[in-house]
Amino acid sequence: MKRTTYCGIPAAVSTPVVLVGWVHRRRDHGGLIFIDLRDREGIVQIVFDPKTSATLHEQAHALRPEYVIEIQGTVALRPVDTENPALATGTIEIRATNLTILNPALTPPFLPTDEMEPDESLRLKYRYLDLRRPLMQKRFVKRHQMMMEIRRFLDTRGFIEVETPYLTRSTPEGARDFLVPSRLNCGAFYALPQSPQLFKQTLMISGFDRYYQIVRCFRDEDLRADRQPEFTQVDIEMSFVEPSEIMHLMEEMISLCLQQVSSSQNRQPFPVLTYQEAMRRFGSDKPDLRFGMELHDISDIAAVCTFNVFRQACQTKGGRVKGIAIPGFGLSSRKEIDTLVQEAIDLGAKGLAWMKVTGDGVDSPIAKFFEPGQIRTVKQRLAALPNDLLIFVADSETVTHQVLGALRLKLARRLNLLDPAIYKPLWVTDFPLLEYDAAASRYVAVHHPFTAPMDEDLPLLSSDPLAVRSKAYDMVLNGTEIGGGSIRIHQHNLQAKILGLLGMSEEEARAQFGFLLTALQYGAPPHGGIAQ
RNA sequence: GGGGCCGUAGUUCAGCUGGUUAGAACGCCGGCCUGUCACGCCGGAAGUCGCGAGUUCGAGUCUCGUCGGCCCCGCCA
Repeated sequence: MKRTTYCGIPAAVSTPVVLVGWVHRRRDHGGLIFIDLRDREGIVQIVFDPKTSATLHEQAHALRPEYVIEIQGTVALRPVDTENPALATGTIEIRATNLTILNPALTPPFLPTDEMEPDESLRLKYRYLDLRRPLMQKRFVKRHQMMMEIRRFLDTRGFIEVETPYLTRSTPEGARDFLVPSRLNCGAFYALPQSPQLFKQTLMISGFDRYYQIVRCFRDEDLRADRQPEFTQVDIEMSFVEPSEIMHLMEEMISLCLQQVSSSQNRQPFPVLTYQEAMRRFGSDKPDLRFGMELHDISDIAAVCTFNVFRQACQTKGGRVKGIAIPGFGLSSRKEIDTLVQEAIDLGAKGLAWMKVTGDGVDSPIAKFFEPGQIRTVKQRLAALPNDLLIFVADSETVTHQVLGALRLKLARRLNLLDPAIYKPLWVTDFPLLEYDAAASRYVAVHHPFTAPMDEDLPLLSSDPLAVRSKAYDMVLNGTEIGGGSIRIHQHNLQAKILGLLGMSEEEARAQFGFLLTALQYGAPPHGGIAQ
C-alpha cells in the first residue's frame, strides 16, 4: 500500500495513482459504477467499467458507504459534458484497475454528509462519524491554521511561550473551580485553573517581559450553547506597557485570524467605546455593531409631558426614559406588539410604551399625552421613519438599558439583521473597577482583583469606590466578548488596599494571595495583558 | 437554583378538536439500468409513539410522575 496522493488533490492526467479513503457515495448503474472516494482533502470520482475488467466490476458491487478501500487506477479527464463544477476534482476521474477492501463498515446510523445534522447526542456517540463530515474537517483545519498564525505572529513580536501548572491551588473570587482529589495529601484537593492569571503575573515579575500561552482553562459553571466547562484561550502578558500597546497588538492578531474566516479585510484600528457610551447607546457592554437601532434618551421631553408613568420615572433619582426605533415594525398587528410588551415585562420592565410612526405623526395610545412639537422632537431624536415602531422604557437607568439592550438584540434576530458573514470588532474600555454585591454586602471586582484603577480615579477609592474606573479593556465581536484584559496592579500597597475593599481582612489576603503580595515587593515591573 | 421547548422507523420530521391498519423523505435490502454525481425506475423490510401511572368505551394525541435531550435566565473575576 503506497498512497500516491490525497483524493481531494487532483493528480496529473494519465498518471497512475494509488488512493485510499472512505466510500462517500456509490452510484451503481448496473453497467458503470461510480464511487465518490473521500479523504480529509476532499472527494474524487472513481469509475468501474465492466469493459476494463469484469471481475473488478463485480467486486465493486459489494462496496457500501464508509467502506475503507484502496484503489489503483489512472487519472483521466472526464468525457465532455460530464464534468462536475461542484467538485474541486470535477474535471477528472480515476479509472480503477484494482480494488482492495481494507475494511468493510456496518451501515452507519447517519451518513457523514453535510446535508443533514442529526441530534447532538447522536453526533457525540458516533463522534468519529460526525468528524468525518467535510464541514467538521474544514473547521478543524481552520482552527489549526489560526493557531499556527497566532504562534508565528507572537513569536515574531518577541513573545515566549511558557506552560503553567494545571494542578494548582484554589483562588477565591470568580468561577467555581474543578477539584481533583490528592492521593498524597488525603482529603485535600487540587484546583484546575480558571485561567493562568497569577502564573503569568509571576512570569512578569520574573522578568520574562513578554509571555504567551495557548492554554486550557477550566470553569465549573453552568453551560450555554457557546460555553463549555473547558476551553482554550490565547493568554498574553507584557511588561512596561500601556493599554493601547496591548490593544494594537491584539488588533493585528485578531485581524490575522479574521482573514482566515472571512475574505473582507478588517480596518484597523478597531473602534473604541467607553463602557459608559456602550451602555448609553446600546444598553450593553458588548454591543453588536452589525446593525443600528441605538437607544436614545428622551427623559427631557418625558419629564414635561402629561404621561404620569414617564414623569414619575424622570422624577425618581436615576430614572430615565429611553427608546429605540424598530424599522418596519410599525406595521405589526396589535397582537405582535402585545407580545413585545410582554417580553419587555419578562426582561424586568414595568411596561413598554410604543408609537407607530405614520406618514405625518404617530399612532399610539400615549400620543395624547404629548404636544405635537414634542412628538416631532421624539421622532427626530430616534431618527424615526414611516412604518417604524418606537418603543420606550421608563425606569432606572440600569433597567432601561438592560431591557432595551435585550430587546434590541431580540428584534435584530427577528428582523434578520445579524449577518454571520459580517465581522464588527470593537473595544470597550473604562469599565468600573468595582460593583456592589448586595447579596454578599461587599464590593466585587468587575474584571478581577488584580486590575489597576485609573490613576486619576485613585483618590475616589476611599470616597466613592463605585465611581473608580479601571484600566481594563474587552474586545467585542458581533455582540460577543472575545477577549478581555487589563493593566495589573504592580504595587504592593495598592493591591493590599483593593483586597481590603473587596472585604478581605489582612489575614485572609495573606492566606489567599500572600504569594503575590510578597512578590510585588521584590521588584515587580508594571505589566498587563489579555486573554482572548 | 429557576423557566421554556422537544422525545414517533436507522436518521430528519409530519401526525388536526382523542376515533378504524401511525405516515413522508433520506438511509437500508432485492431487482432493472453504461456517464452518473444528493443518479434514476420498480418492489420490500423496518415502530414497546422514551418509560410508568391515570382519565376515557377508546390515548401517539389529555393529566400527573419519571428519565433523557436542547435552549434561556441566574452564574461564568
